[in-house]
Amino acid sequence: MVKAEQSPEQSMAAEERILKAATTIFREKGREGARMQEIADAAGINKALLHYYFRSKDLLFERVFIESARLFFSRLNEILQSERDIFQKITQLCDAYISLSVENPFIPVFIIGEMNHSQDIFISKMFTATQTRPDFSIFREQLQAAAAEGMIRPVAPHHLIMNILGLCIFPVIAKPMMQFNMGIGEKEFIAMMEERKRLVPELIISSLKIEKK
Amino acid sequence: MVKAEQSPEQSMAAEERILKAATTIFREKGREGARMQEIADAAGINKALLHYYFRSKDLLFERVFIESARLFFSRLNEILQSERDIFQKITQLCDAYISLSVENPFIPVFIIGEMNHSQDIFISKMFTATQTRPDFSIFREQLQAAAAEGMIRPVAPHHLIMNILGLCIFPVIAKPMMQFNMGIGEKEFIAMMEERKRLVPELIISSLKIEKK
DNA sequence: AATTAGTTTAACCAACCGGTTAACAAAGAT
DNA sequence: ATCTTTGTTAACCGGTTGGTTAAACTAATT
Repeated sequence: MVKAEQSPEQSMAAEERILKAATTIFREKGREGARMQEIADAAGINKALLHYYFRSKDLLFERVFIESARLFFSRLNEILQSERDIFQKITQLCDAYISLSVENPFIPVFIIGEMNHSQDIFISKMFTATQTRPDFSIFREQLQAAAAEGMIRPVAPHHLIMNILGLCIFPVIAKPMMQFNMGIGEKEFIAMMEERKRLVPELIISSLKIEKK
Repeated sequence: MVKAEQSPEQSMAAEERILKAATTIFREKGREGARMQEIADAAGINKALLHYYFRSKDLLFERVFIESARLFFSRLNEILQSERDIFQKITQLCDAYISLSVENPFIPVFIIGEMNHSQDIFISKMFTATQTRPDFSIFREQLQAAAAEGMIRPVAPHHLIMNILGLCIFPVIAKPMMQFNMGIGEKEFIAMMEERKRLVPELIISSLKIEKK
């Protein structure tokens, strides 16, 4: 029987080292760019051990991708389904996704890049595997309720979500381009993203408020 | 002498067929994912001919990348440096980038993906080669002037540019994700992007206007 | 001490991939 | 007509890559 989960500490350490190395390298270089030998070297073990623990490159990649996707989407659902009102949720979403993207800049690039290179079947398989399919139902109801009460102007929820994600995540994705043609370094970029934690919710929320002329 | 540009029609056709095939495949699968044999097959020629016209995979890729980047950024400068006022420019930018991204959805993914997998040196080399480095100077002055006149509230130009690009381009980049978890097909997606041609400029411009309480 | 099951490695392999070679066809140039 | 240049191909090459194998090494179990 091959039950890696119940094995002694050392082997757990090996498996974890592999997974950690694979995560780093896959995120950096993508599925095609990553080499199994490179992962093995980074984990400090023999290449054959990769296949002992994770049968193939595809399976190892799948594992890494699923965990990345889970990390990235779990916060989304947590916030969307909390008890807060829409304005608080918007602020939290922006804060969470800017922090997440700045701290792990490779993740959004990785997820988006691989999704665009994969077949749709793979994508749906991924989402069901992660069990982190975003659920907007509560948020959507909140928006409709607020609009009905006249608190905000009516908006299409998917546009709102896309606006938030685009404003928070795009700068990180386009970072190399932005850094180059704005001529800014790492510190200035982080400072700018910190500013956006305030600017983006402000922009979104002000667009929801009913204009008083 | 090897001057492919001045060769007869048939060879031009071959060279163009290669370039067209390479463009399609590189954009779809990325630099690492693309295979020279696949490009040759798609162009309907022998693999050796690829190396005859474009010495190596790297050079072929560079060519494709530069032309993609040029296509993508040339519109940006055209609009930024025109004679229009800032509001017209913002509307034009949104319209242009949504159209461009919807018509060629692979291009933004391609450019951003490859930029994130490349070294900074490569990126600056690319930008100088394309001769399409975005120039915000005029736009920046216009913004300052408008703010000084009290027409708009003062804003940081780079935040504004990032907002516009993020709102227009992100949905296309995240399309497979969005399509899946919103459960929409191709036609609905295009319709949604068409809506955004109106929504995004509205959002941006309203955020610039000085609030009247 | 022998057995057993899990872990780790060196060596190996077939397929693949980017690139080369040499021969050949086509078309001007002389 | 033949010689040179350019376009095109089949076959090949060396290195790399994902993956395998069989044996060695551990560490509990008996």
